[in-house]
Amino acid sequence: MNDKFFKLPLEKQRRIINAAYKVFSENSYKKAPMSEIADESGISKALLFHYFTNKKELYMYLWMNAIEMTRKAVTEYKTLETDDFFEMLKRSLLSKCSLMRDYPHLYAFSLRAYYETAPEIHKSIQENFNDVSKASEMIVFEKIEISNFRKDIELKTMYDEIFYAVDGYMLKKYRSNCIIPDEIEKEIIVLIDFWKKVYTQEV
Amino acid sequence: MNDKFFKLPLEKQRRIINAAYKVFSENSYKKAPMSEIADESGISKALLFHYFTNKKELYMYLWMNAIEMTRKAVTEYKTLETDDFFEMLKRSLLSKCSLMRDYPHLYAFSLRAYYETAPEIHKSIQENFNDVSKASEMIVFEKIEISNFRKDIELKTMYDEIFYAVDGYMLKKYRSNCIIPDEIEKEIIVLIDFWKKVYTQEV
DNA sequence: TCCTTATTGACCGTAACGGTTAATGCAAGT
DNA sequence: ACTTGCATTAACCGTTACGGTCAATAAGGA
Repeated sequence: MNDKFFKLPLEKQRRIINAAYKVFSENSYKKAPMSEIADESGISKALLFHYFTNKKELYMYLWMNAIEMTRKAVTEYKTLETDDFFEMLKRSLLSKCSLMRDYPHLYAFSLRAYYETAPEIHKSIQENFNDVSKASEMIVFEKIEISNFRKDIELKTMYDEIFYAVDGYMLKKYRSNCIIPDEIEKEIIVLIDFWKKVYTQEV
Repeated sequence: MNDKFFKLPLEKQRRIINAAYKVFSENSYKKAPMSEIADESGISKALLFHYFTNKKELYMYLWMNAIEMTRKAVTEYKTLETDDFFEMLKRSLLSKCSLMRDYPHLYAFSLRAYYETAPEIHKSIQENFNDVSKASEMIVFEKIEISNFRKDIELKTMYDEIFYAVDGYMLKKYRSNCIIPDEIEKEIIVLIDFWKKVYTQEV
């Protein structure tokens, strides 16, 4: 990894990183070509290899960057500083929307990276991830105030269901190539309001 | 397309088709290699090309087969012969589970094929699909009895949300390489019961 | 002008691709 | 045992794509 990369204008850094996120989110590690990343970011392949010594290094940088940016966004939105489940959910998802404005394909990349099977990558990733994800689920269930929920539903099922839906929703957006943060933000809010009504309001 | 393919033992046909569904569901059309399909199904690449004259033909056969099999399964489960939304949903999803027993990756293939961008493929697919999908959504909303639902929720949002969740659920199963029809069937039923309770029962 | 740095076109060796073909194996019929 | 006919494949072909390198060029500042 060449330090000169960080001395580039920020916008150019973003262009390169986003091209990489895009290509790696659309293909498996093995079938994601460096040349495609270079083309997509408007620089030559040689220059890309000038900044990142090889493919794996670029990939691992993206992975670390994704974790770090996500963590930062979650913190900025004070995601964990509430005991209202739906408020927390909203902050969590809106923080990801804000991230999406700078890095449209980071979310899709993260979703895919965790299941990457290429042996060179696999190990380094999974270790790193289990910490983050498992921990966050536990924190949620420790912190939230559950007395507001309908008494007749299984909270774990609700939790799973909501995250299935979020992933399914994002999947559709990515597949149809429709990453418009403003629109997604609105639709996400509609969904959250819907969930809140359904899961708390006792008609 | 060589007629001899259909004279093969059914199990061998399935092995080939499933290998193809798998490889095409994991990669974009362009990056899905025929050699990988051959290896996965335990036959030589030459033989694969003996049955299917070229890659596109194989892909289009898979697509047509997916549509036909899905239609058949939906019919067998009498999916549309009820006006209860959740019963219809259950039949629809269980029919897909049964399909999954014979063709584990057909679902993932269909999900991806619709958004395939390779120009040779794109056109032939989309035409064919709009009929099926749009029509089915309309049929559902015409047929179902809506008086049982909670009055305070937006049915379209509910409908979308459910299908996001199903896709997200299946995505996770595929990504983690966990296609176990029995298990999926059970979990799907849990989800449907959950939805039914939440969306109809006025606590 | 010169020097330094940013950037690239062209290149390398290798591997993978879609698709073909000539040669095998192999079973049934004589 | 020999032949016929089909199922199956190893080996091959021409082309493209890949990760990665390097010498050459462009750009910018002193």
